Amino acid sequence: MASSTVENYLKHVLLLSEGTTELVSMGALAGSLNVVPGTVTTMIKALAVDGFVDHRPRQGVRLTEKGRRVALGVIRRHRLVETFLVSVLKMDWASVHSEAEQLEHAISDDVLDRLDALLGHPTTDPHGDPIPSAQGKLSSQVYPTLATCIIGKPLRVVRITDQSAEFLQFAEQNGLLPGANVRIVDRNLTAGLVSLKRSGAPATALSLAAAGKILVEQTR
Amino acid sequence: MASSTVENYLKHVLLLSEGTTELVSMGALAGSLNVVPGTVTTMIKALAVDGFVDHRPRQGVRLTEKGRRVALGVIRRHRLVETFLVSVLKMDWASVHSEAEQLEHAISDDVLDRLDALLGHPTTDPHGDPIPSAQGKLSSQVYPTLATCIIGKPLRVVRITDQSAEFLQFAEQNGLLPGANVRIVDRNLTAGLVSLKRSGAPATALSLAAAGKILVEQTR
DNA sequence: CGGGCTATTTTGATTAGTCAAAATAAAACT
DNA sequence: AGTTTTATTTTGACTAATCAAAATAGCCCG
Repeated sequence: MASSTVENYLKHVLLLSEGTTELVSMGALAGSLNVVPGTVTTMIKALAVDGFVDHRPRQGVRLTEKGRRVALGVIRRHRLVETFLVSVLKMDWASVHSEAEQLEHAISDDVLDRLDALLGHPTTDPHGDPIPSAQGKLSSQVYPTLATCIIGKPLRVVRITDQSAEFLQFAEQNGLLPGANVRIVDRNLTAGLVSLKRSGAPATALSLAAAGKILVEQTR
Repeated sequence: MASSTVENYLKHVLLLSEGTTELVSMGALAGSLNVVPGTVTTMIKALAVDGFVDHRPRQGVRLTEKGRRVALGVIRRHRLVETFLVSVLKMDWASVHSEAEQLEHAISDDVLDRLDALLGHPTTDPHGDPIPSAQGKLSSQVYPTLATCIIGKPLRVVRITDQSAEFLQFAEQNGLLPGANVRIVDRNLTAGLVSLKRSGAPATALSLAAAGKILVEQTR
């Protein structure tokens, strides 16, 4: 059995490598695991020996098939737990991330399958993040963000890619939950601002950095 | 924060001291924690330094108020989780104990309170074990067992005091879930047998050892 | 009372995970 | 090319939890 420390390392390697083919750097891992770089190097070398990752010294690391399987399992548990906490226990969507960090390591396959069924086999969690299937398939659809897509067209929020409670609360306050319909009114690169309009609400502005964390799709 | 190891030690001290005023021996703890006695001595000394237990060298250990609070919290989490797994996820009551062993260390107070509310503030878990209240009150009603109580009177099963999956399955097969109505037909001390009758079922027999693990109350 | 059995405690080692700080390699700039 | 900066790796040390095995203390019993 992979310890929860091992599970966490693998999960973070996967999350940090999402969207790129680049190797994940020790520094990035150290940052997201809240651990000093030396610790990461040591740990990654051990994970490489166990066949979970492929380590290129001084360059970075990537998951092996074996490591990816474990990581997807952790992420599946995490996101299903989040969904459960929001849908069944009616918890605040901004706070469920940290709860799930603990529970993702304590849930058996049996319990997980039942949760999955209870929730109706959801494909995304409350933040719009895709839930890997039991077979380890992860939908990797690429969406544009509010920072990159066309002005004027009607859009729908599909995913928020920042799990911090502060950002999620900010998104909620601005009505930017997954499913919300919005339209970009204007984007000013120089000022670093994006202006939005959603139906039945005054226009709001947010920074490009924030806009880049909100994935959307065109409706119609 | 108490580590899950610490939580486990305290939980086992409490469970082993239930019903007696005796100190809990290192050997008993070692047995129920699946650890060698030397490890227990070392750990208990550390717990004593932190004020969780009161250690009388060569005699045994008991919980302090502080340790008791922690232990009751763990047991509350354990039993509420078991109840959830059976009532909501429809899991087999014989298998939920081991699931809960993991989850009891990973659940926050917030999640626990919501679970408690969702389940309607139950006072016992599926095995009839009392659930400590959020304030740390544990009903300690003393029930007779099938091995000790009077022959002939109508009885109701209230609790099974053996968490092993085998015993629970055995109890289930014989219709001895909490709530079941039974009557003792005969008890033969020499043969070590107790004969039972429950309404609408043939009489069955079980050993005195088994009967002693089934707590009952008189109906009417 | 003294010897022996048993439970407990001590001692010395081990493993997983971590940090601080020194050493090294690679990249980036003059 | 040579020097500086930055990231990574190494080294040595620490903590929590554990075990095996030796030492010790109690207790029981003749």
